[in-house]
Amino acid sequence: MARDGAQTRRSEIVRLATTTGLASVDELSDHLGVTASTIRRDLAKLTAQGKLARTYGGAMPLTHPTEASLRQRLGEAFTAKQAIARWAVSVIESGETILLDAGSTTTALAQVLKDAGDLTELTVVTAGLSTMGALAETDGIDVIALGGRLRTMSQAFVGPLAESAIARLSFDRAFMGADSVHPERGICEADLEQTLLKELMMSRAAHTYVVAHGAKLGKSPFHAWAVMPPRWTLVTDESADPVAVHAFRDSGVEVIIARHSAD
Amino acid sequence: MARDGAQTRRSEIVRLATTTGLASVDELSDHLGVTASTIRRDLAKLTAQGKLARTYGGAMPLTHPTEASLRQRLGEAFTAKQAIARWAVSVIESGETILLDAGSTTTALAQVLKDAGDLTELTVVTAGLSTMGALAETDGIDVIALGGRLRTMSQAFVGPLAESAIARLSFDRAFMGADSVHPERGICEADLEQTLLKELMMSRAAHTYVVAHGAKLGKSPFHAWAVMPPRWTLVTDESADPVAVHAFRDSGVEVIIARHSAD
DNA sequence: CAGGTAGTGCGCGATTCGTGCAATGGTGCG
DNA sequence: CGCACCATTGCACGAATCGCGCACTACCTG
Repeated sequence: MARDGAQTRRSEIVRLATTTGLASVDELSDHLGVTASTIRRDLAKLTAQGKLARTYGGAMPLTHPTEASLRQRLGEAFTAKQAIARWAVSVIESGETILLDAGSTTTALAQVLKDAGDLTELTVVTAGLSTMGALAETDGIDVIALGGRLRTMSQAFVGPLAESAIARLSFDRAFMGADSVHPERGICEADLEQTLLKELMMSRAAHTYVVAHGAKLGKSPFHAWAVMPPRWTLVTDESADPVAVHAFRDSGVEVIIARHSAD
Repeated sequence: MARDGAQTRRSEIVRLATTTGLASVDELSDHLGVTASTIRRDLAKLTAQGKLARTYGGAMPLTHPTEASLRQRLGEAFTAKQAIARWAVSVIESGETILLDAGSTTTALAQVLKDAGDLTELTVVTAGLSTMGALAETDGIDVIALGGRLRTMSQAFVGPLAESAIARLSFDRAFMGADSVHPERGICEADLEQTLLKELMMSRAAHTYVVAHGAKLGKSPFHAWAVMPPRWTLVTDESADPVAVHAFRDSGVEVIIARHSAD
C-alpha cells in the first residue's frame, strides 16, 4: 500500500472476488483498511471496466464474456430449440454413444440432456466447446472432446486433429447443427473446413439427425455444403413452413416436428 | 400464464436472465405483470436454489460452478503462481508452438499469456478445459485442444484420443503442471493414465518446463510417476525451500526461482 | 363447509448505494 | 522554494433497494 495504493487495491479486489467467488463491501473495507465509500467507488469503476459484477452487499466474478454471445444465440427462437432438444433427448437410450455437433441448438440439447436423469452409461462426443461445458461433471455421462483447432466464431473443433479423432470413433446417433438446411443440398455452413468435418461425423453415425428450427429451412446464406448420408432425419419445430417441410419429405428425408411444450 | 403461473414465471426469469445476461427487477416486474415484491421473492428463491445470482437491481446468470473450484485452487498460493506464470511467459517467443498442460498454475500462465499482447503467431496446444477457456478468442493465438475423455476432477483430456493427438504434434516448449515434483522420480500424479500422457507430452517437446510452486517440491502424496526427459527445467517461486531446490540442482535439473513482483 | 397451503400485493423499517463537499497528499511548473 | 493543480479519501445526506410482516385470494382436501 505504499505509493499509489489505488490501483493495487483494485487488483486485490478483483483477485479476492474471483478467487473467493464473492466479496462483501464490509469484508473488503476491513481487509484493505479503507472506508466502505472507497470500496463502493472502486467497485463502480471495476464494474464499468467490466472486470466484475456488482451484487447487493459486494461483488462477484463475471460470467465469461464468450458465453454471452452463445447465450444470446440460444435465446433466439428459444422455445423452438427447447422443443427440438426435448424430442432429441427422448430418442436417446442408455448405453449409447452419441455425437453432439457444435451450435446453439445442440447446446440446448446438452442442457436438456444434463437434466434428464434417467439415462445412464452414456458416452457423449462433443465437437464444440459450449456443448462440452454444459455436460462437464454430469453423472452417468462420459464426455469425450473431439479436439483440434478451436474455431473462434463457433467455438467448434476443426482441422486434421478433429478429423483423425473421428476416424477412431463411431456413434449410435449424431446430432448435427447447421447454419441452414436444404432438402437436396443438405447442411449449409459459412466455412468449407466445417462442412468436410460434418460429412465425416455423419459417415460414422448409425443415424444422423439434423436439429434446425423453422427459420433455418430452405435458405442458402452461404455456399459451402455438406453431403448428407442416404438416410437422415430433420428435427424441426412447429414454426416450420409446411411447404418447406413438404419439400424435405418429397426428397425422402424423414421430418420430425417437435411440439412446443405447454409450460 | 394460466393455472399456476409461479413456476412458469420463475423459469421465464431464469431464461431472461441467462439469455440477456442481466435482468432488472423493474423490467421483470413490468414484463411479467407482477409487483416488484413478487419478483424479489422469486429471485430470492432462485438464488437459494442456485439457479442465478442476485445483483443490485436485478439478477444475472450464475458463473459456472465448475469454475468455482478452479478459481479457489488458483487463489491458493496466488502470488507464487502468478510469479511463475510471468516468468514462463517471458521465455515464450513469437511464432512458437507451445503445450499447456492442465492445472491451476498453467491456467494462471494462460491468463498472463492472454494479457501479454506483444506475442504474435503463437500456437498453443491445451490439455485442459480451463486453459482452453482462458485463451479462447485471444487475438494472435491459435488454440488447439488435445481432445479425449474429459477427466472430471482436473478438467483434463486423457485417454487414447489424447495420446494419438499428441503423436501428431510437437512443441517448442511444454509447460507441465504437477501434483508434486521429486528430484529423481519426476512428476507425481493421482492417476496413472495421467502420467503416461504427460510422458508423451514431454517426449514431443524441445524443452520441458515443470511449473510448481514451493509447496509442491519433494512431496510424494501419490504413487504414479511420470518419467522425465534427460533435460528439463523446474520453475518454482521464492517460497521454495532452499534445501529442496538444492536437491533438484544436484540431480542435474535446471531450477528457476521466480521472484514475486513488487506490485 | 372448514381448514390448510401457496401465492400475491402493500407498506414499513433497515440496509445499501451514489454523490456532493471538504481535507489530505503528491506532482509539476515557475 | 512556493503555489496551483489533480487524484484520492473520508464523511454526510438524500435516494433507491431490500427484506419482512400482514392481510387477502385461490385452490385443494378431508
